[in-house]
Amino acid sequence: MSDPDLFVAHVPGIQYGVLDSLLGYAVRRAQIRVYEAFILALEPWGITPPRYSAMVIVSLNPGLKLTQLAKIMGIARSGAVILVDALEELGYMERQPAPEDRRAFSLALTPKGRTDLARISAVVQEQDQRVISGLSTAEQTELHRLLLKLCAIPD
Amino acid sequence: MSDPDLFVAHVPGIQYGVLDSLLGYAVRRAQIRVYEAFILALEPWGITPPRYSAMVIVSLNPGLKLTQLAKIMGIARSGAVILVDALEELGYMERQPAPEDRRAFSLALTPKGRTDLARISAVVQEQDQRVISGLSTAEQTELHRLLLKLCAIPD
DNA sequence: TATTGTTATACTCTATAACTATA
DNA sequence: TATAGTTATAGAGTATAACAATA
Repeated sequence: MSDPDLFVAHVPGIQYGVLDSLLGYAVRRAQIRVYEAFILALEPWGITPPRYSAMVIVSLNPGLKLTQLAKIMGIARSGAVILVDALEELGYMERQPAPEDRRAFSLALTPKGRTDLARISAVVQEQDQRVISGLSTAEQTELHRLLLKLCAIPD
Repeated sequence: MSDPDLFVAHVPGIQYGVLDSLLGYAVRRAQIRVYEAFILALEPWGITPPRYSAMVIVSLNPGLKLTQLAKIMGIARSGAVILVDALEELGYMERQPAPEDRRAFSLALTPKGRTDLARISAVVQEQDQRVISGLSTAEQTELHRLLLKLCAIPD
């Protein structure tokens, strides 16, 4: 009966030292925090964050090939195969023959995928809002801006 | 406040839809971004982010038991066993018999662990600084503050 | 030759559950 | 009975490398 509890940022009486000064550690903790409710809420659909991302991207960019999806998501092609396999098994996505290239498949959501994605997105947005509801609107906007700017800094 | 012309880690010509409005998605991307260089820099030591966190926490709170470490890190006890096994195999940490409880172990860094942790922390802080160097000092402070505030919001 | 999708394999991180030895 | 550590097992998520079919 191990119980991983919910992640707590700081256990009282414990020294965290340099971890407290690292922005990377704060980002990581925030990510865990934001994902917790998110993952729980999506469990009934068999959906995880990467699967959700793939569904959104394919829904808005129908006809994508697996290699393109992998590139967009920043993962290996073999990872895209596994992702699409899972979504296909859930009945949310399908491989359609690509007319212009017999090696490739065009990805598309199934009708069930389109219907459920709308409801899943509603839940996701609701959870996202709930988690950040302790920040003022200005703070939410500023946090989003700074996170995007962080990602935009070149190597 | 928001900067619509800010570069986003997007593949040109691809629609991201709702993902762009989710703070959780921005946090996730930022976390991946911050961890990239971090993971690469630590590879020579056999150290990963969770292993690094465990080393820092044990170094500052010597005598912790595995169950306490698991609780502090927000993972299951079985995960703490694997973590400590790996650090013990690397020669960085050791289980010492707990005088007051023959079931338990007191965790401590080895001399090598203490020496290497100082150098590892230097690299980690350097990478952390490098990644956020595109933000002004005020922006870095504000981002850190908002991330901590996000984690502090009760469920 | 190069590319597309696939498979095989491996590693990290995480989980739950059952076990042991103590408490 | 409860707790500390362990082991067994599983499942995501990721990677690299090799392969067949096609370009």
